Amino acid sequence: MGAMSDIQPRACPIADTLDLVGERWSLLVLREVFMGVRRFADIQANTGAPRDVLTKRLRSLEAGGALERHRYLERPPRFEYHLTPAGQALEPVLIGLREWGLRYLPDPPPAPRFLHTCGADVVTRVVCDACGEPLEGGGLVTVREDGVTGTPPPAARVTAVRR
Amino acid sequence: MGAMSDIQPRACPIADTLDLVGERWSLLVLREVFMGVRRFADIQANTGAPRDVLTKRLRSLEAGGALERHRYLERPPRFEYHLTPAGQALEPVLIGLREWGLRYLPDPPPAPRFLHTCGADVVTRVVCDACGEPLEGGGLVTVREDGVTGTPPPAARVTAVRR
DNA sequence: GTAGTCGGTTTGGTTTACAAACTTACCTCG
DNA sequence: CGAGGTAAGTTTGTAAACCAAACCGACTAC
Repeated sequence: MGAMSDIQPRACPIADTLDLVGERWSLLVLREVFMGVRRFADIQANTGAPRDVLTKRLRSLEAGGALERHRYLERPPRFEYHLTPAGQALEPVLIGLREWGLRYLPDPPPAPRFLHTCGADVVTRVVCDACGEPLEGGGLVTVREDGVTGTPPPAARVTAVRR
Repeated sequence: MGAMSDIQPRACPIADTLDLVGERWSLLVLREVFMGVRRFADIQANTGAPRDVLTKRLRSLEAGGALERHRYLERPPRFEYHLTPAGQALEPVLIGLREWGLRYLPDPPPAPRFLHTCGADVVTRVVCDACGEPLEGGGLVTVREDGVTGTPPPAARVTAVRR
């Protein structure tokens, strides 16, 4: 069992999204633009990315539709980077990473805040799309395209190689 | 100002979290474990990660507290990987990436589903922690530690070549 | 005219990724 | 018994990516 037809990596939007934003520095570049930093030199300084790599990331984020490159000065050519609506839609990912770090890193660094206009921090919630109920640890089941469920008890497979 | 104390990259839990889960394959490994795939060979097949890299990623995810390595057979030694509570807490990140892909990729692939026990898909929502109001596009302000706000109008800076 | 800014590109060395083959230790089948 | 398979890696050699630093062109400020 197992090697029936599973020779290819799984087709999945998580993987495809990571092709766009999963390379090193990409999400940190987006973090900066979210925070209002829009120029090459500032993004470079705040992320620490090497300049040539930063150039590549900015180009691929632009090509992927997350950023737009705007010329703010004709001669010499100077540019600013802005979020597209698609880029803004990556906010939950950034917030999720931020929250995880604050909660689970051994020594969380000072955190830039993402605030609602009312003054409080924004947070991610994973909720059921239908009933709106939040998931906290339990209540989650993953399903692959083939219909096999994921999260339930590990008992069945544990003894699959004898005992 | 500017070059006063801004020589270092920004201290930020997003960056620190990405040190743990931001390398190539790491989040796909977690995706698999979320979906109930727990063994080396299966994770390798479903992600497509090279075997040696997968070994390194599993070790660093374990060291980072997201996974636990569990021996299910003494001789020969065989292992399964399980999510820790910290690992489970990365769920919003995965869901966020999945949703973004489904919505913004030109040709979204068939998506493994993450279901609530009631049968509906789970989704991420970024909400205000205080008033619970969801953010949709607007209503967001980012604040850096130094108090400078991020998202407001880009008008002021556009012609600013000073400094 | 000297220095500095900005948004890169170029250069050369180091690190990492990658595919494929190999290893160890079992188990199953005929 | 011996051949083949499985599982979780490790080893090997090569290709790609990353990185720091230097360089560049077109300006501006002094």
